[in-house]
Amino acid sequence: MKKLMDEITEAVMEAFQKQGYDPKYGKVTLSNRPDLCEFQCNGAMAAAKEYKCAPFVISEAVAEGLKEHPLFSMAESVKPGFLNFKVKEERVAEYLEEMAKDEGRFGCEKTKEPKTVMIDYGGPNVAKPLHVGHLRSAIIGESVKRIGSFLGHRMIGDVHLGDWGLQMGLIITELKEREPKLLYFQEDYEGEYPKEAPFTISQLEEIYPAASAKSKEDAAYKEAAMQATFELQQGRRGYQALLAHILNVSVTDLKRNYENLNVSFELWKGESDAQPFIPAMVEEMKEKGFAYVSEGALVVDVKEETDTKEIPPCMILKSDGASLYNTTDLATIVWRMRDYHPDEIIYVVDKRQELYFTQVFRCARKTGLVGDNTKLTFLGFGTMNGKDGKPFKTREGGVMRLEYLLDSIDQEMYKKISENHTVEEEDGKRTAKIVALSAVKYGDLSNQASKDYIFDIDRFTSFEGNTGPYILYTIVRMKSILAKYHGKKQLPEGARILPAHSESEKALMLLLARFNGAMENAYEETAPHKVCAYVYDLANAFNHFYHETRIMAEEDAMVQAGYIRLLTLAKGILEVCIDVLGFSAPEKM
RNA sequence: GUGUGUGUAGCUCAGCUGGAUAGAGCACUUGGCUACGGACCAAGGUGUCGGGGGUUCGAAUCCUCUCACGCACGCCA
Repeated sequence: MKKLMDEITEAVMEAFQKQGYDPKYGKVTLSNRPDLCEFQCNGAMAAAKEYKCAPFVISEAVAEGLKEHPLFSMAESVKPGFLNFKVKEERVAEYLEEMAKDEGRFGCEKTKEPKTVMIDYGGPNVAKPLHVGHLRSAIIGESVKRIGSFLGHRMIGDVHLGDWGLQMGLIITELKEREPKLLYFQEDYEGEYPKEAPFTISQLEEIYPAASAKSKEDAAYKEAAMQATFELQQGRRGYQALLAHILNVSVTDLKRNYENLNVSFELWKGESDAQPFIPAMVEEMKEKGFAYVSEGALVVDVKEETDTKEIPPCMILKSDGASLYNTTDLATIVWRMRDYHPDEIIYVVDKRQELYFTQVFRCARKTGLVGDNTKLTFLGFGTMNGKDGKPFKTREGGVMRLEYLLDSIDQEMYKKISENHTVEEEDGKRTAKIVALSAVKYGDLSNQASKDYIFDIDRFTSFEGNTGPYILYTIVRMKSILAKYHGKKQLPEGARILPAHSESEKALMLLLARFNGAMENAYEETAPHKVCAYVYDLANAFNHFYHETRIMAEEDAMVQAGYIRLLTLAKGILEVCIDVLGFSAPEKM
């Protein structure tokens, strides 16, 4: 469906043209003076320059030309040269009725040019539990992915596991020290290895930090770990089998954790998947003359003339010949291009890695790993801070496990719910989980991704103000009314959304009409927080309308049916929005 | 040092492709419970938009200088 705003803009542009002015001045925006009008156009003031006349002359002429226009109930010219408009109630109602019929999409069309977009988010490490540092990437990435999918793009989420390097050697070494008799360590063994892993996830999570600590104090131990890493990478059978176990156990656990966050990935690829592509890639970079040796390391220059600062070269191999993060990331681009031909790859990463990624992106482009048709996007996010404004830590000062954080919020929410209601424990806990997730996600997404933000449990879990629970509460309330209505009667024949009966209803209707524009805008700017802002406005407008309109007590059956259709539409839109944000509403709360 | 980001109400944040009186929420004060879910709604006050200068009919928004804080700057990821 064409956006209502576009329809209005076109009408105004036409009016400019008819009066002999360039139509480009007819751009209409939302009014910032809702007391005066619903939409405004400031073009007359800009046009005054070009036509060397008073802006008021232009705005008067344009307003005059729109007086009889079927779209507007008001079109007037004010003071220096503002053009103020109100849209006819009938037109808005018609528009909404059309939206309502377009179930599930509500007038937001899928794009005519679907793109393949890979989105790299998550980035958890194998054998290590998720911690709060992983939260933002997961939440933001998931939402960006969902917004894109809703608009019809082919979005492919890749978790990009940290499953390569010394950490694996460390685990193997520690395991060997503890249980040297395991089959995996017998070099001459040629038979099958057991299907069961010789450890559980909790053992794994204990083994890794223990090994890491030892290696820092014990040089021989570290040497052994490096040797194990090397042998693993050379393909030693027993170690490969162990790696498979480590991956398997970890990924199973990670999946469970991400599921709790309502986050899922299309691909569970890791750094190790990129390794096979490294040798040929490096060779080609050398052959084509891009890579050269500097200070012992193999690098590719990525400076550009327009740079205002020094951009260090992108390092491909360390001076000892080993690969590093850059190498892996570049090689990852190789298989992504080969297997998926994405139009864009979005990296949802801590913003502190920005310089690093500009190096990688430039290098990938310069060496021809990606063509001009593929966009590489860095979506950097800020730090999640505690109430003191410093990075979020446990009381002891350590990194908090994500699971513990979420648990504590679930509990907090359960407490609040059971204080307000008498609920069955199981029911209440399930609801608490749903509401708690909305609190965490909305709390995060309602801030601009690139900024640091303060994670304040009390604020996020509040049912008042701009919070997830408030949004859910509004939806649950809608559900409750609809259930009540449909429990008693059916919509009469010919029921449709009627022209607004009140100011608050009109405001709600105009907001609903903005849905397609809000969604497209959020995608274009990769800005989930714009969806949040829209959702919040909508919830407020609804509550306002709800408060002064007796829906169930309405005597005119058609008017009542119109309200019900309006409510159904509002609920539908809110649900789509929160789905795209990555959470959902319960039936009751 | 270079680059970059941030600085808006007591607190947490929008607004930043220039427009009319700078907006929300929390907190605070007051009012509305014979409740379509009051976990709500309504009303009220709060600002040197870090500071100076400039461009413009018009600046929180653009330019410039400056202050404060954060972050990043080849062999970590």
